[in-house]
Amino acid sequence: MSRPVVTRFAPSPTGMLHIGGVRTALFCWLFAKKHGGTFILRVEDTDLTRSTDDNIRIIEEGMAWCGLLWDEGPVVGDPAQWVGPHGPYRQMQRMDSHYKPAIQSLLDEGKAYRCRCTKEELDERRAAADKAGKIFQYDRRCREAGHDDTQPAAIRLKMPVGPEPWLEQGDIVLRDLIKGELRFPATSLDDWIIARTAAAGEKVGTPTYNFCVVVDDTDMAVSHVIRGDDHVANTPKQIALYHAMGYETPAFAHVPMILGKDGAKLSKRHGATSITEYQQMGFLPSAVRLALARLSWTPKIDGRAIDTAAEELLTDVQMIELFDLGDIQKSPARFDMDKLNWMNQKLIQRATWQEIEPHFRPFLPEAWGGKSDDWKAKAIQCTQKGKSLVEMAGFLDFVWAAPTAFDEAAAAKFLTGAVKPALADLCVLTDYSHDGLEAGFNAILEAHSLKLKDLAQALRVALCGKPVSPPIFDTLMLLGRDEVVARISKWL
RNA sequence: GGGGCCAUCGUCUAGGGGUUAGGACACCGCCCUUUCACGGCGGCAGCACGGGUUCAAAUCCCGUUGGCCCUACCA
Repeated sequence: MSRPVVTRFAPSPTGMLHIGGVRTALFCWLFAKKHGGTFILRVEDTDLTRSTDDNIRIIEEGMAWCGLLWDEGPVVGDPAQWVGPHGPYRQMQRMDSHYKPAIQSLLDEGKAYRCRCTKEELDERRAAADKAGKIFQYDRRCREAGHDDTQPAAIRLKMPVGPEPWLEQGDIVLRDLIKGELRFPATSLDDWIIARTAAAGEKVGTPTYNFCVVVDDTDMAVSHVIRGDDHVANTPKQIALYHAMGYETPAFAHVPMILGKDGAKLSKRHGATSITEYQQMGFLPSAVRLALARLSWTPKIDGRAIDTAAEELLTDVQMIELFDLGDIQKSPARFDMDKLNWMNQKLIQRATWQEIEPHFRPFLPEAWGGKSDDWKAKAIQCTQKGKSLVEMAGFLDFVWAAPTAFDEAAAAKFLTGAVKPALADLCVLTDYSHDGLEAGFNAILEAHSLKLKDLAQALRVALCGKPVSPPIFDTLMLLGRDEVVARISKWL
C-alpha cells in the first residue's frame, strides 16, 4: 500500500480517440497528479489488422491537445523513441523482450500448457453447447496432456480448480475502488488463452490482451489500474494471472461507461465521439476536461458535494485537489452536450485573452496574425459571450471582409433618410477611442435629434450587412476609421 | 441463454430510516439593455413498479421491470 502511485492509460490505436477513453485517461491523470504519482501512456497495438501509426498519432495528439500529458510513454510521432524507464511503451515492441519470456517461464513452471484444440473445433463445441442450452466452457482436455512444442498449439493458463490461498471461499475477489467488492466463483472461469497458436516455425504465438496487460502493468509498476467498466469481467482472469506469475496485484478502479442521450452506449450516431471533433467544434480543452470529469464524478468540498453554479466551474488545480475515486458514480452516465456548452461558455468568459488566443487562432483567417495585441485583446473581449470558439470567430466575420449582401428588411427599417445625414457626419470623426467616439456620437445625435439606438442599428447594417454586431463603438474600433468611412460611403 | 453491474426532475447529481427531497444544465417567464448576447431574479419538473421490515422507507430486505457491460486464438 506504500507503493508510489502509478496510473496508466492504455488505448488501442484502432480508430479515433473516443471521449470515453479521454475521460478514463483524465481520471488516471487526476489521480496521479493528486498523489504526486506517475501517469503512463501505453499503446496496445497488438491487433495488427486494425492498429496503425496514424491512429497512434491521433491518440497522442488528442491527449496532448486535451492537456493530458504523460510522464512516461511514447514520443509523439516517433515510433523509435520513448520517455521513461519501462519502455518501450508500444506493445508490439515488447513482444520478444517481455511477453515471450514470461510465457515460457509459465510453461516451464507448469502453470500454463499447450492446447491443440483448434479454433474450429472450439467453435463447433461452443455451437453444440449453445444448441443444447448449455453453458460452454473449455473442458481443459489438453491441460494434463503434456503436449510438447512439436505441433501448433495455443497456450492456456491453468486456472484454479481447487483451493488456493488467494481465493476466498472459492471466489476470486475484486475489491474495486469504485464498485466495491465483486466476487467471481473460480469455477466459472475456464483456462483462458494467453498466447495464440504460433505461426509455423515459432514455438510461442502472439500473446493476448489480458496477458500483456498484466505483464505490462507489473513491469511498469502500475499501482492503480483505472479503466473502463467493460473490463470488469476480465479482471478475475487477470488476478489469477498475477498470482500465477507471483506478482503483487494492483488496486483496481472501474469507471462507468458514457452513454448517449438515449441511454445506449455512446456512438457515432449520437454525434461527435472523437476528441478531435470536439476540438474542431471550438471547445476549450479545459472545458472538455471539466465536462468529462464531472460526468460520474461529484467532487466533495469538506465532505459536502458542490452545490452552486460557481462551484461547478472547477479549475484543474481544484479538480486535482478534490479528486477521489470514491466519489465516482457506479452507474453509467449520459453525455450532456448542453452542459459542455455551458461550461465552455463560462470558461471562455473567465479566461484572459492571452489564454484564449492560441486556441482561437486556428478558427481565424491569416489576417488575425497581423493584428496588434491591443486589437486582439479588444476583438476577443467582444466575442467572449460566445459558447464556442467557432461562434466567437463568427462574431468577427464582419472584420475580414465588407458585407456582400445586406439584410433588406433591416436596411429598410434602419437606414432611413433621417439617419443618413448623421452617417455622413460620422465620417468626419477621427478620434476612435471609446471616449472620443462617445463624444462624437453625442454631438451628432443631438444635432440630428436621434437616439443612439437609431444610429447604432443603421451603422450595423451599413457596416456589417445585418443589425447584429459587437457593441457599436467596439465595432468601429475593430474596423478602423478608413474601413468605416469606406463602408458607410456606399450608403450616402 | 448465462454471469456481473446499475436504477432520485428531460440530463448530471446531493441526500442513505422522520427533509417543504437540495443543487447544476436545459426549458419557460420577468428585469436590464445601443443590436445579438451576457447578466440578475423567479418558475416548471423527480425518488421505475410491487411486496415486505418499521411508529416512520427515496433511504433497509425480497421480487419484477428496465438499462449497460461481459460471455473470442478482439482489445
